[in-house]
Amino acid sequence: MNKFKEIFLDLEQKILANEYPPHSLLPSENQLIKTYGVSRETVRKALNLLRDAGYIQKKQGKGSIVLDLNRFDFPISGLTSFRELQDTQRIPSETKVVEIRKIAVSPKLHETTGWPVASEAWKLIRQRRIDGEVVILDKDYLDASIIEELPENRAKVSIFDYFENDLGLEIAYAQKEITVDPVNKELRDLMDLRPEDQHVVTVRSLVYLEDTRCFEYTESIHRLDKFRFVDFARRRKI
Amino acid sequence: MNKFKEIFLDLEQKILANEYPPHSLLPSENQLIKTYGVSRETVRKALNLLRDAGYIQKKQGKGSIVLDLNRFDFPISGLTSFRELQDTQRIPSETKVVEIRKIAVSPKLHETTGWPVASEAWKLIRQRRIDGEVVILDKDYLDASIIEELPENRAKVSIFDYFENDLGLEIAYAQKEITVDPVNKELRDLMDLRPEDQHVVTVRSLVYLEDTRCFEYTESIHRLDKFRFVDFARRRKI
DNA sequence: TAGTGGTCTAGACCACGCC
DNA sequence: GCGTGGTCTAGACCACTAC
Repeated sequence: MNKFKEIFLDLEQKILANEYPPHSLLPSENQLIKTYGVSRETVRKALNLLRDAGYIQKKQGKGSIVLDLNRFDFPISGLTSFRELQDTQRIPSETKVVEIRKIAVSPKLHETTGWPVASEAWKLIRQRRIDGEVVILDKDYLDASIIEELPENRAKVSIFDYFENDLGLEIAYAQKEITVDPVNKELRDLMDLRPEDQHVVTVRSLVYLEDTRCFEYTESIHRLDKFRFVDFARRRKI
Repeated sequence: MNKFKEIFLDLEQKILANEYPPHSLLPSENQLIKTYGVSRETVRKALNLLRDAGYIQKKQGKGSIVLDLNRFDFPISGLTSFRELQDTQRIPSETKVVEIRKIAVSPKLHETTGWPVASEAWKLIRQRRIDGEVVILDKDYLDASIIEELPENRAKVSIFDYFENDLGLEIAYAQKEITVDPVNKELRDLMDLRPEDQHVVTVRSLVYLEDTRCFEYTESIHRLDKFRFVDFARRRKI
């Protein structure tokens, strides 16, 4: 474990434990240098991680102010997977694999992912049930030249877990798009929509590895009333 | 201007000009040190900015790979304001100020923003018209102890511009939430909704200054068919 | 083995806030 | 004036990639 990561985790845990409550100041960089016995740049790296994660706001001449953001809000999509969401929010839920098989890449899927037409891909469809109702439908397409095996029992839990821990893949970044789309017959069959539901929220994600290969395309389809996306964003100036 | 910002801007411009096309490598850190005559940490700061902005992916032992992301996609909400969106996407559009006045902070607004009940706030409602139709309605609430004057002709263009350039406020970060909400009579009156529209997309944002004061709460309400949110996200490991 | 990026150090000077 | 964070330097060692 790197030094700056250890310092980050230690400070994060202290913030979450209210040892450094909101609106208070963290110890100064000079104090942290002494506390952890490291150089200033190492302390600053840890503080920048805290800043990027939305824990603190740094102010020249003053110090690092602890922020007061709802840490119970979570993006329901994107790189934070359904399983993480469920673990953190303790929402009783259930996943059913509807379809899991290899397909040949269609021209349309090629358009989106860049994978060669007719090459192999996994198609995975899962129903996400909360309080007994299917309110999320996840459709995943995976590059079969990267993901050779896809055991159903792993798909039932979290495929990200499987990719990172079992296959050793390094997931690096993703592009996401959120739109509202009309309901079609397939969705009515696979989801517990109410008669008045004419639309669903669709979160489309392209997920990339460290070597910039795109290995996954996902459509996560949410019932309108169950959709919520929250985000923390910093002003990018320059 | 800081050295690392200059290097960032120079490399960004070269990437956008296709001097470093997608999938190619940037010059190595050692080469950039010589090119710009700076130390390695300064080069690395510039490269990290490019990474965070989604321009490159760095790989140990290999180099900085230029990514190929659609730079024409924009978050339609949040810290990127409507005016920036419009400038960049060249969508012919028009803004009409419906309401601009000072109000007393209600208990409900206090709940959201933390501003003292009965203190003064600006209420600003604007219609955003695209292709002749009001498809976005922006409701802004501003702390009047921070924003003392709010000229209507500035509100018509971009209030962020006014805050940053005229008032010298430093906008630091924001919390955003996206949900889908039922339509009510007020929205039917103020927006060009179609008869079948039963819902709208609401983007709620709390915007904060460098000193962690919350100075703005915004509800940006979008017609379903005109809403699109895109994002670039890095996997946060640790 | 040579070259790449990742981490870490010890020091310098500057800009800002607060008293 | 003192302490704070912001920028920058010169150098070290390590881990990874490619050949």
